[in-house]
Amino acid sequence: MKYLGGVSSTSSLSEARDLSRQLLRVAERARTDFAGLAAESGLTPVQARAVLWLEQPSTMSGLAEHLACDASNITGLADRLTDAGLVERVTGADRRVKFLQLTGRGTLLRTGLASRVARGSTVTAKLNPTERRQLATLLDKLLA
Amino acid sequence: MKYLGGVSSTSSLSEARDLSRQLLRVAERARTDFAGLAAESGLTPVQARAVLWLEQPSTMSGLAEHLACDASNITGLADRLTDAGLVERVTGADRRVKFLQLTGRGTLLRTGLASRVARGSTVTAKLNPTERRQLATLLDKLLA
DNA sequence: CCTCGATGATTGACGTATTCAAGTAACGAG
DNA sequence: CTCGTTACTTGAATACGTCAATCATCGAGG
Repeated sequence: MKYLGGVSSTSSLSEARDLSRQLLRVAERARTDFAGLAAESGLTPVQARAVLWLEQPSTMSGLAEHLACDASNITGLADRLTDAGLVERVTGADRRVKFLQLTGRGTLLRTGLASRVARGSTVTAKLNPTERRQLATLLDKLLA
Repeated sequence: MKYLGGVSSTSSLSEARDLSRQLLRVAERARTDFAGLAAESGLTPVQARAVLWLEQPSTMSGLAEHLACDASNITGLADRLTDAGLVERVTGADRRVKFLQLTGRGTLLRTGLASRVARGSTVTAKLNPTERRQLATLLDKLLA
């Protein structure tokens, strides 16, 4: 027995480091899984995020904010989604703003994608209900 | 009182969906935080991951595997890191393989970056030790 | 009205990441 | 020594990402 209490106390720093790494690994895993799901729909991850976000029509700047990127990105992104027949630009009352709106195909694709994301690939499978609740609570605190 | 038991049972599906979303949000947050830390060192996220990985010298294909990308990426990545004076290519006994090795500057930069990552930006701050242990356990299961 | 600043989207220049296919160099077994 | 394999490089194509500049429109103050 070698000072177990001491060990647990001095290891708090490395525990913190490990936790960060773990979280980054999980994030990387989530990213990869998501990219895979997106690819099944023929989308890049960013395109998939855009489509998921467009449950309700959104202005281009609104989408830019959601994606946390420069507004000038959205032009090209919207172009590509439009070319793919998934969204269309709809001019609003203020003729400066353009709403992006899913087409019929876009809506179908979004539904399928959303349900596959909900199924959660890796995640939900590996935890039992109690653990899932615990995780939800902890993630909530992280996002607070 | 309207069948509370029923509610909790039927909500398991939407709970799963919410958990997936939450995890994606946390992943997104982790990604953003990491990108910020990388940028403080003048690196892109991928470059930062590479530098962190190079605590020990690694072959280019080894790095490709770690980054889960095509080997042809690494050439350009290594070029840019070399231009930045952070790594150098070292030819091994087998003259086909090239090891990437941090320079002095690279090592310094890696140390700083690693400690900032360890500090965990958002993460560690918001949880108490008990919660951190819980989270570590759950993340372990996710990664299993 | 009418001008003028602010706002929303677009464009163009540029850099990074990514993949795939093709090429080059070196190794090693037969 | 030859030939298949391995490790890296190259080149073409696409997506993202930023920033700066442009264009059209709106709305408010003369």
